[in-house]
Parts: sequence; C-alpha cells; structure tokens
Amino acid sequence: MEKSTNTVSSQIHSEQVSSDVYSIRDLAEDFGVTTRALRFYEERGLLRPQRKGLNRVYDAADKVRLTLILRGKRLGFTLDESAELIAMYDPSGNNEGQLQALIDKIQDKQRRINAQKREIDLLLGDLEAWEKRSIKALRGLRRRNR
Amino acid sequence: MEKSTNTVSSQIHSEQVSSDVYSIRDLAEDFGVTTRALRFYEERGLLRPQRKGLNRVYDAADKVRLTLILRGKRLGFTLDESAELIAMYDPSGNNEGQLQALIDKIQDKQRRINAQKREIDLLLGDLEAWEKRSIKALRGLRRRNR
DNA sequence: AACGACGTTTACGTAAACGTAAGCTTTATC
DNA sequence: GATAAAGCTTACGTTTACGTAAACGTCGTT
Repeated sequence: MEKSTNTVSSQIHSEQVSSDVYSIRDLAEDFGVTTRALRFYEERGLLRPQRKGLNRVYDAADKVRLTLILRGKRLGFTLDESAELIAMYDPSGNNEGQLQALIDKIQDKQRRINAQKREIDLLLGDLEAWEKRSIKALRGLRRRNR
Repeated sequence: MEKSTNTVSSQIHSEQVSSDVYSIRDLAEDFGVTTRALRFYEERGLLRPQRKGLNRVYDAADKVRLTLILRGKRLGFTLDESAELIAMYDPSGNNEGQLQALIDKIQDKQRRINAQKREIDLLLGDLEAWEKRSIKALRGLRRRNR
C-alpha cells in the first residue's frame, strides 16, 4: 500500500504510447535518480530530451546517455568527463580529422581506465593481505580463549 | 637555476636525520600534492603526524596512509571512505568482536571494488566497440578519397 | 638587524553536484 | 470549479575538497 500506481504511470499520463518514450519521472525511477538530477544533467549539456510543450520527453538514446553518466559517476568521473564519453558515443563529426581525433580520445580513455583497473588490483591486494592478517589474529585470539 | 636546493631540504632544516622522517614540503613534493591538502587531510583525521614544536613531522606510516588516501581518490572515493580504508590499515582494535567487524568491512570493500571493476570492464567494452566502429568509418572515408 | 624560506593558524572563497523550496502551469479527477 | 498531481523555472542552500590570502613565528644567511 502507498505505492499502487507504479509502472503504469506512463500509460496514465501519456496518450501517445509512440514507441518507447518516457516522462522525467519514469526515467528517474528506472535509474534511481531524482528528477532534479535529470534537469541538472540537461543544464550541463549531458542530456537533451525533446519537448512536448514544456514537458521533457526522453527516448532510448537518452537512456543510453544516462547509463553512461551514471556508470561514469560510479567510477569517480566528473560530469565533464562523462560528457566527453557521451560526446564519443554521439557520432556527430564525420570527417577524417574528427574521426582520428575521436579514436585518439577513445584510446586515451582506455589507457586511463586501465590505469584505474590497476589501482583497483593494488587495493584488492592490500585488502586481501589485511584480511588474511586479521583472520590469523582472530584465530590466535580464539586459541587463547580456549 | 631557481631550483638549486631540492632533495637536500630535509638535511638543511633538520639536524635529526633520525631514520626517515619528512617535512610537510618533502611529503607534498614526493606525492605531488599541496601542503594545504596535507593539513586538510590531518584536519579530517586521515593523517596524524607527530610534532616537533609546532612543525609537523611525517614518517613511513604516514606515507602509507597518504598512499591509500590518494589511491582512494583516484578511484573516486570520498575522504570519508578513504578514512575507512585507513582505519582498516591501523591495527587498533584487537578484541574478537572488533576483528570480526574489521574482516566484514574488508570483505564489503572487496565486493564494492569488484563491482567497480566490472563497471570498468563494461566501459572498456563500450570503448572498444566505438573504436572499431570509428576505425571502420575512417577506412571507409579514406577509400572514397582515393 | 634585515631578509628570505619555510612553517604555523585562522578564515573566507570556490567549483562540483545536486537538495530544497517558492511560485506558477497544465491536466485529471472529484 | 476546486483540488491534487506532475511538471516547469528560478534561485538560494549544502557538502566536499581543497585554494588563497592574511598575519605571524623561527631559523639560517647576508
């Protein structure tokens, strides 16, 4: 109780079921973010939903962009960095120079992300060592308490 | 010119070469951070250097902590999260309950970090796909220009 | 004694990423 | 037609992680 109308909200408020579009609330709930966040991402140029009157209308492409934004966040990227990622995803510039620049950027990102992966492995190594040490200490304590 | 006294700074200002201690500037330069940052980390309880009069004196343990702080930063952790990591590193509480809690915390961190690792792999996968697509498009363009 | 390099504390400033609240539409329902 | 629900804009508030500046102390050097 308290949450009865849920996944149908798009049916109730939109007469046009015109192939996969979402209200701001739909998207917010789907991804577990606030509507404020979505408007903020738009303000920062990371999302560009269409409008139906004043209301924002999101589509599948917006979902992909939002996925990238949030994935970037979980990896500690700033919104500006995620914006770069999204710019890569958008196949906007199609001349030779732009394409080569894009490839370079992608490869640079790959290098940075791989560096991050190595840091993670280092941390995991440390954690494992501490865990073993702690478990050993714990066993030591338990032996003494017998 | 302009930087003649450099690595000797610890010799000049400290009569005690007492086995590996560092001034705030030494540490800052070694790790590529500002002295302000080091004082801030201390204010937030992540570092607790000794004092010689008013001056801060850092040792090897402080170096390890700083390493952890910065590693955490590169992984997008907040200072509070890094503080947790450092608390794990310090073998402070040694009774049975504390040790078990520590082990649980470590394992939780491991899970979270592994999740991050999976996100990285997803992103790398995306990047690779985009790179291939871009390279293909680039080759297409070059063929047409011949 | 004056100076520069390094250190200290205290305090206000700032960019990023939203939270929160106010005030105004539009739409649906009673 | 009043009211609630969802959306919109505008704008100020908040937290994090420092930057920057002021004002002062303490050496070692000139």
